[in-house]
Amino acid sequence: MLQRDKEKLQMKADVFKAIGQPVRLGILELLRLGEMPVGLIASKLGADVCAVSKHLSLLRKQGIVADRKEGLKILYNITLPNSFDLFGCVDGVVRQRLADRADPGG
Amino acid sequence: MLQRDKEKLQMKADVFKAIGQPVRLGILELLRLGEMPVGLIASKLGADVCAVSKHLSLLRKQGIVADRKEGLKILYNITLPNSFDLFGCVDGVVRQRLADRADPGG
DNA sequence: ACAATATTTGGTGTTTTGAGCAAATAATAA
DNA sequence: TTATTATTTGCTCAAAACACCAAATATTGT
Repeated sequence: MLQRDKEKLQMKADVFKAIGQPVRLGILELLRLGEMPVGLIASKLGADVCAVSKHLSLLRKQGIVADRKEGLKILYNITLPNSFDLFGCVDGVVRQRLADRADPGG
Repeated sequence: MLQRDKEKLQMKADVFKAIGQPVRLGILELLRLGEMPVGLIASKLGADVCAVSKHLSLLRKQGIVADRKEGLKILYNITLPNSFDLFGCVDGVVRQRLADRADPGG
């Protein structure tokens, strides 16, 4: 495998990895409803503000969210294109798993 | 946030997390081409067979791949539905990031 | 049963991750 | 400037993830 391909693979994996953390996925699901500041996200998720802020900075670094200032607040918004496809697909996997768990015999 | 929602969030995050590791993402990209045994995957990726085997077992646990026996070999195949959407979306993010890197002025 | 091949599993050590607290930064109002 | 509100950053520590090597398991052929 070429070095260039490995780098690309790493970059793509980093995007999935960024999404693959419960707090961060929660953030993204909230942001799909509309832009909002850190404090609100934290209270809705029942999570620590500092933690949410750090997670947001990682998501921004991966190009998944962006922010804009408005007075004291910093409003975050999701930039990930086609997030409906992305999340819908994984929702499907989880639904299947839950169904299998309820009825293992198939 | 409800406990039930938290569990679902964790499950969904686990799926993304499973995909978000370079070796595992490499495995999935290969399996999109067709089913193949561990040894072949490992050699194509230039990775350790044991490592690939462990990664496959995690992917299977997450319901992302399945396997079937054929003689000495165990052929793996991807079960993730709409993987085209999923990977296409992240490809888009990475392409954007590479473009931004090449032309930061945008 | 024995050898050969394909794959999985166990143990170990290093690196990375994420939470929690305190301190720092930024913008607004008094 | 000082106080207040909103957010970010630095530090430390425990837990999780991964790679690596060796050993175990399973299947086929002799």
